[in-house]
Amino acid sequence: MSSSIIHIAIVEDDNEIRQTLQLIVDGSSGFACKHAFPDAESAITSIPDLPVDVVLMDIDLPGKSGIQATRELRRKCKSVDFIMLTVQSDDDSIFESLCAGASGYLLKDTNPAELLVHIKEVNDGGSPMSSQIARRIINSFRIIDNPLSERETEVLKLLSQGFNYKDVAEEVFLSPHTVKTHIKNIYSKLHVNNRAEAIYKAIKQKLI
Amino acid sequence: MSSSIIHIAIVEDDNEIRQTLQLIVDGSSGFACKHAFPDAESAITSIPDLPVDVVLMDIDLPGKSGIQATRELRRKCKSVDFIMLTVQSDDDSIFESLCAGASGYLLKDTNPAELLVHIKEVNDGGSPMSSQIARRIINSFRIIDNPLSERETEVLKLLSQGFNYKDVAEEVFLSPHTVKTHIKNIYSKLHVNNRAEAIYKAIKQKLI
DNA sequence: GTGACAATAGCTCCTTTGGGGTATTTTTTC
DNA sequence: GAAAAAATACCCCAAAGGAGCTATTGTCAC
Repeated sequence: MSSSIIHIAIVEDDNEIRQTLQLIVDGSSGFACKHAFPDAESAITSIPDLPVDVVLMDIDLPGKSGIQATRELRRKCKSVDFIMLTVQSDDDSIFESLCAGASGYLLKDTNPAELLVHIKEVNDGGSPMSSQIARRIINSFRIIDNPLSERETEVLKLLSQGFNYKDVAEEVFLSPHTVKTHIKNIYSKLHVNNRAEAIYKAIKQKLI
Repeated sequence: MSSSIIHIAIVEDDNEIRQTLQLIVDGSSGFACKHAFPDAESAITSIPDLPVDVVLMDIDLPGKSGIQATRELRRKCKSVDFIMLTVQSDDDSIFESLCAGASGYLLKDTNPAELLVHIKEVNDGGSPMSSQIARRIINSFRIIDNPLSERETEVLKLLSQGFNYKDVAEEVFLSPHTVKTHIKNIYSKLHVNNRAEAIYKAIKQKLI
């Protein structure tokens, strides 16, 4: 949809919240909300055929979760944006939602005026979230602590590109023996005993 | 610092912007800004000894970058929050800043009133960012597309834990030959030719 | 019902890897 | 200025890995 009115759909099991939300959104100028669903299943079957720009999705639904619904709907509706609107703010819910394709993540205590602003932001290509939610996401980027030396990190990065001893040695102008020593030290520092696990751990800890 | 006044430091090479920012922040009730630096080096030496709660950091500084300065200062000042305040909004700058330890990422066109709100948010444990910046971060969580079958994914996950052919075979009740075939197919699908690169690519593409 | 893909299993041959050592030099840190 | 950490280099050897093959079975879509 590219008209000036933003078309919203709501998926929320609590009747009162759903109806209140719909009234608020549909009653605001520039917004329309003609469709609201009490469960994931009905939303998944109906939304693909509706002219919807933004879906407000509750996570905790009876039966299929709002996260799963988002995952499935995104496959079919490439141009629809999803805002999770929920009471759950645990890390797992947040990251699963984002991986499922949600564009925004707001808590249910967001006030109506802000909610409308956020819907507009999503429609304009933004990703609104409360700054508390944002902090959790940002923290996931932080490096916990890096036991590797610069040289070791350099070697490990090359290994992750598929280089073998000899290739790495040539790349960094070292003897292959030295490269081997570095790798042994890397394994020892990361408490692993092969390349695969070293790379896995290094990435998970954001060392490379 | 835990007093009711939030103490700010500014690192910004443009004299006019730096002075204007300092005037705005220091002139607002609840905020104090007695320290402003034109480069990374002077900030790095001074800030650890100052009573600072939040640092506004420009990225593009002469000499050492604001990202590097953030990295170094965070090691010394565990309780200080950093907000990147910059014109650069490319993905690399954003992710490097977050990895370096920034808590917020705002563009320089943010208006003064909003800036103060955001400083407050950071100080309260939030992570303010424009919804455009947030979208980029969120997009980094998306799964692009998964060429691997379920079995292959399962095998690759085990490899990433450091399992060898035999271990994997025992774990999933298969012949080691079959495991080897799966691995070869994985390599072929991911266009790699060894374990290290396969795991690297798989993680980067969020396949495992 | 044919073609594509996934899952299974096997073979050979050669290269690479990782574990066990030892040892010197440079750089950093206290 | 001593101690610690990092970077450098080398040895042996058994185990693991990867390339290149073939082949059967089952499932799913068109």
